[in-house]
Amino acid sequence: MATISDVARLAGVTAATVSYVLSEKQHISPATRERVLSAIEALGYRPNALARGLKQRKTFTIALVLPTIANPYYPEMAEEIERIARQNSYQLILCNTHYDATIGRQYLDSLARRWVDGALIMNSSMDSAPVAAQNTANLPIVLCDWSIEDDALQAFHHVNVDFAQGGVLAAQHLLALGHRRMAVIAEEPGQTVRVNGFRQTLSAAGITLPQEYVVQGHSTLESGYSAAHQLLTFPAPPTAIFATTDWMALGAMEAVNDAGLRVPEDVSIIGLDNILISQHVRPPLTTIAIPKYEFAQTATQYLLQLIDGKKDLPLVAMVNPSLIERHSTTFCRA
Amino acid sequence: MATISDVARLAGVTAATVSYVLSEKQHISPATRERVLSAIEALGYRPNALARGLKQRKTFTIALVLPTIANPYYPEMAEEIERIARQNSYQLILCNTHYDATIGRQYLDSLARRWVDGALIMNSSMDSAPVAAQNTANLPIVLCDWSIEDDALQAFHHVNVDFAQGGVLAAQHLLALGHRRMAVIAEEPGQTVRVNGFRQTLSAAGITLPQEYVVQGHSTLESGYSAAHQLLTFPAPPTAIFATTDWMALGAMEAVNDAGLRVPEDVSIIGLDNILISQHVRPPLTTIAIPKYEFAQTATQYLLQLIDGKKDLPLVAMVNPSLIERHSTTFCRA
DNA sequence: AATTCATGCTGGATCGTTCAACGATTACGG
DNA sequence: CCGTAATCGTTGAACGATCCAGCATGAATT
Repeated sequence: MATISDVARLAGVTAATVSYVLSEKQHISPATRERVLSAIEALGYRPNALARGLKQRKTFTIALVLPTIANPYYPEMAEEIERIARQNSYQLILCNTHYDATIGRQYLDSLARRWVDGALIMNSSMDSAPVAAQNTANLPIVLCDWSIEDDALQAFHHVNVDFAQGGVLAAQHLLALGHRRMAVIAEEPGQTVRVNGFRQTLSAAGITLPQEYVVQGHSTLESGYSAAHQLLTFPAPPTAIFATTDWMALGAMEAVNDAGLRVPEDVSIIGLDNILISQHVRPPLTTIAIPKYEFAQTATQYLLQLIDGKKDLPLVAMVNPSLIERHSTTFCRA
Repeated sequence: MATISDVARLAGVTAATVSYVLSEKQHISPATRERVLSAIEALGYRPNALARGLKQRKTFTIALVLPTIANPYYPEMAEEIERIARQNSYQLILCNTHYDATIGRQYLDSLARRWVDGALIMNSSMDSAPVAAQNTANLPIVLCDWSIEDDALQAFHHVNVDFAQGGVLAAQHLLALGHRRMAVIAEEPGQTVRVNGFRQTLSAAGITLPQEYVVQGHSTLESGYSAAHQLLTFPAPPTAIFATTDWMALGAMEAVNDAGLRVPEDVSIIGLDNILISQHVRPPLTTIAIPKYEFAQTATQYLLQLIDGKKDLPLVAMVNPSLIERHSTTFCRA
């Protein structure tokens, strides 16, 4: 691979001149410019991003840290993030932590060594300590959906979905359908905010959500299945279930079917996410949609602005979920 | 961020010594070593990967080029690739080309500038010209599932799923169930190999596959839907449909349902991929499974070996699909 | 003719690291 | 007592770019 000096030699100028031709930071006479450009062409010269990065202290690389891209909640967002990054000539490093804090820590370390320009860190991909440590290293970081209450994280920029509102919408929908005995499948503490929004709306309507009707899931379809399975064994099983992720809701639907019951006639199910597949299952899943593109855009733009040194950004940006009525919920018949 | 010279100064040695302590390429006395290590500790020194990469001509970065991570076929593979990369201390750059050859070209260019150590390029993420051009640039590349017959690509390493065999397995399964009037939904030319395996197996059984029963899809669920919809309007609709991707098969199932028919009683449907969701839809999808983990492992190991300069690797590695019987196919009742 | 000024390019330091070559010191055997 | 070798660390030149400061050159001004 040709270097800048090769080009300079061929064009009969110095490396500095070539650099200026390329960056247009200094005026170069048309004649010289022409010679340089044709030398570049002749040698097939491509500037070395490493050398450039070393000198400019900027790599045009950002990292996306998430628990696992195999969870269908992330790919669409990842794609959008990558698209925006690319349009701003950044490249994306994908980091799956597999919910393992150690891997998360290692990744943040490698990223710092690589001088990535910034990082987008998704909820539950890692714990807060290593993130907080980066604060001093002044690596621009945008935290996505971090509901963790940690003072060390106060200084960071957050982009959140208004999950409390998501819980509210789910509750309002089920209440409007006449449900009174409802259950929740959630992964706590990460999704406690969603549960709270749900619970408070029920309370306001004079309905309490007993603790045993809130069962723990683990972000997998299988965990949604077993949670629902468990709920159905109750003496008074719920007439409606709010699963805090679509993926778990899908598992719940499967459990209801396997129990010989029907969705939505016997049990209404509402999810939260609106992943691609949800509209294609039978029955199509009613869900609270996260505006994924808007979210990805907001987060990425935020990060890019931080990288560009913009200082007066509000610390927290919020994006609003919305109800999507499909066919997995219906009037309470109990 | 502290540099190696800061460490050297604090430890009272030169930068080279620090480098040797870290790389262990030269013997350093325990005493000095100790001083250096504690200086590193004290300053929180982390070697700069850019500077190191520049000097060593090695970045410990590989690229994964695919059409779009939003297609559920890829995330699981991407995760596995990333896992293996990480275990070998490589990082992964994610490149979505959105089926756009121009973006593919641009990506390959940026990757070359960045001195990535190698690239994994998925089928249909780009055309062959820019790849061929990299041949001279001797960037290690592994082509995954490139069925394109292009002499310029002969010199590259390929890792393929034996898709012809996938077509054979699908055909054998449907034949064994007694189906005679079958249809195919495929995205050609990318998936012609699958169709050929299917067709030849039918031929061997004395059954021809009329050209109008092979309808074009486009890797989206929606395209599977409309293809199946079209097939059902035929005077003699097929009793079984082979969709060359699960994603399209799912769309086909939806179309059959919307037409007031039942899967599998009225129409059997078999897919190819075995994406995560397939076992969770109603009915669970019978499919030809691609051994994704094995595939990802093979491809990644291949690439890492190429990067390490291994020369005697076979040019083509093949991975075998297998039939997974679930409930979207059954005996022909026509 | 002397001075100023803009233009256009060069020299060389710099970014943070690696590594071949070298020099200083000590140890040991004959 | 000296030659040889081993040990330990240093020097300085890369790697491939960027960019500040400065030097010619020639035109314009005084």
